[in-house]
Amino acid sequence: MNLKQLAKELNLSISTVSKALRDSYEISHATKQLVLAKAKELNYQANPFASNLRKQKSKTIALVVPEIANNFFSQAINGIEAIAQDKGYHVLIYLTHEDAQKEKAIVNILQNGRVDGIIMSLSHQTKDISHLQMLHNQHIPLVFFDRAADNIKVPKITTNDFQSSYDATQLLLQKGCKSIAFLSFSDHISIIQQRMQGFLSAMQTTNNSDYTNWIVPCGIDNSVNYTIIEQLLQQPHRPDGIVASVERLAITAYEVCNQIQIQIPDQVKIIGYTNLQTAFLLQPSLSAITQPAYEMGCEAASILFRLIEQKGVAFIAQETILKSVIIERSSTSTV
Amino acid sequence: MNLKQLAKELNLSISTVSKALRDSYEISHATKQLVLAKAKELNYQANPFASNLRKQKSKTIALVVPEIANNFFSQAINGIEAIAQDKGYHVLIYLTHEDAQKEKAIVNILQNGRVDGIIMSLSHQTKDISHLQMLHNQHIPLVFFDRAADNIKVPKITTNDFQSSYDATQLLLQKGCKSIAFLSFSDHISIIQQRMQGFLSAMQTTNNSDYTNWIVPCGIDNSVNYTIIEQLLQQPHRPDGIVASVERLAITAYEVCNQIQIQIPDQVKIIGYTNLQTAFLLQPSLSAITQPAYEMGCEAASILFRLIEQKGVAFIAQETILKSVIIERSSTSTV
DNA sequence: CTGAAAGCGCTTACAG
DNA sequence: CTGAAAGCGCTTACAG
Repeated sequence: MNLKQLAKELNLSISTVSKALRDSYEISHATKQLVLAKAKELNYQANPFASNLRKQKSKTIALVVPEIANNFFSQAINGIEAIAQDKGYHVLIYLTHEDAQKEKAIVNILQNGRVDGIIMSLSHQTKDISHLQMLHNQHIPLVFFDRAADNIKVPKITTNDFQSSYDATQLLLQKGCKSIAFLSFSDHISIIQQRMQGFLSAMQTTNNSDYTNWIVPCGIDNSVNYTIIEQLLQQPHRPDGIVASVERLAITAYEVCNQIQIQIPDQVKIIGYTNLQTAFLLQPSLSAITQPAYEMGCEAASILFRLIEQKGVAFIAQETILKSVIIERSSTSTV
Repeated sequence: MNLKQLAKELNLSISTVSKALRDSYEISHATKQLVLAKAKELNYQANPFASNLRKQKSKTIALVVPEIANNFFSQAINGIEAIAQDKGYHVLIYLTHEDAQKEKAIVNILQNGRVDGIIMSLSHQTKDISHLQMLHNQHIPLVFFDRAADNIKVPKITTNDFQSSYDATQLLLQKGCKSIAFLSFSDHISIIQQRMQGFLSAMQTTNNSDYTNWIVPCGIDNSVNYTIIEQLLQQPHRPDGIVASVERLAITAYEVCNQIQIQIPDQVKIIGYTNLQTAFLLQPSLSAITQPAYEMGCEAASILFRLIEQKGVAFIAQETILKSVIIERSSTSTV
């Protein structure tokens, strides 16, 4: 069922029918009624590719994220989809699987006009951002959330990473920790850098040689991380506090403690960035720095749609910073 | 940059360039080389809407799922996206948020040829499947995973739900449970029915009046579920075993036990369907029936692509049944 | 208020 | 092996 057939059924021209369906001021009310009724009766729906081609707009956005089997990202996607559905946009999803090459390939494919805009969170290993620069040069609206690229002037939705990490570290210090390890994820992701700076800054407030800070570089390979954390905790002067910069590292730290029989929080206190809904049910319950993932997704989508539709663009901040929430639980309690 | 411009640069006709880019046998090797080189140099990419319109194919599929902030679904989506990326397909994602009306609206929108095929898992409340029947009538390839509709002849990817529930219930019986509650989710989802049947069938093997079985209807509202489970466990003759038919109910059961101080597994043993990666870190560690979500996603996508491309369609089973794995942990251990 | 016509950017059957 | 032309199904500037 296409416009031509529908027009024939109605004994009207294609142009009149098309205009009636789009509620054009050029068409009489009576004709509109007739056309709408017939379209409904025959279940007519415009071919999206023909419309897109003609209008050079697709009402489609792309979402490019490192992974999906991850509470933070799946909650953020939930927010993005909610706004998109509300605004009548379609969402294409692409996973980079934390691979910079895949990310590049995906972004290159998105340069052909398939989408009106893109929401991204970078792969942990993305250094070269020429593919993103090219998007920007082609005036394809782009919004980052969480893992954003520096050196590119597009809106970014992040959280108060320096402050939340600072506060989390202060919490450990207050609870009596003197030797605290920051489990870093990927040190060229800007949000991880900020978390690290927050940690270091809090440690500096102690200004005392009794205190030790550790920066422990971890990655995406869980078994490698396991070994790193195991070695860390088997040292004679092991840390008595841990700040996990991402969820998977908090979980791996729990695993290690379980395995080598180190008691949390007695022997080591742990706090971590996490969006786990079961953090309070862990053994022991996990003190969490929780990002407002859903809200970040909503915000990213709202800003992208404003960019696409050029509405209120003047009022879009370069950076939107939402606040994480710190929830203190047993993993940081005093004995 | 479009074909016309590219052709002009090359002093060739649009048709020759188009055919060269598509590696047509009609074009000489030398010309192909020339065209490819120029296309690369000028970063030419075909307009997807023009191609789609002309070819009446979009290399795009839709994924319609109840929610995404859920381990089972996000793992399944991961599998689907992996296969899609490998085959060069694009994936549109739509969330029904467990709302049958939204599901209907989404599916209606997908009837206009936007996608070559659809992978779905039904909302918990979908009863009327006329919208799905219509897809089928329009010959839009459709594949279900997990929550499938009966009465519609399309491929389904599910797990051995009767058997896994039967086995889980037998495990509780072996561990000494005599009064077992099956926390049901939505009793008109066929996979939940099968899990319930598996439970009942296992209970019947006891064939003894000392044994009690409970079918406890729950829903998607966590706070309602909480109250239901709380009341269940506050009864004088409360159950000593629980089979949770979905992850969220296992978690809510843990919450209730935590709150009203019922000891797991001493006072009540719990086993549940879950894809939680932290099940082994819960207090106590949770005995799990785990579905191979990623593999289900891969399988669903593979079958859909065969349907779309009409390759090996004759060998596609109506139902593909993968096996869940039962992992026994502390929540079902004997005292 | 209605309709004929051009054109979005491709692909492909056909002619040469 | 190359190119002219039709057409996928829309939208819209323009004529009447």
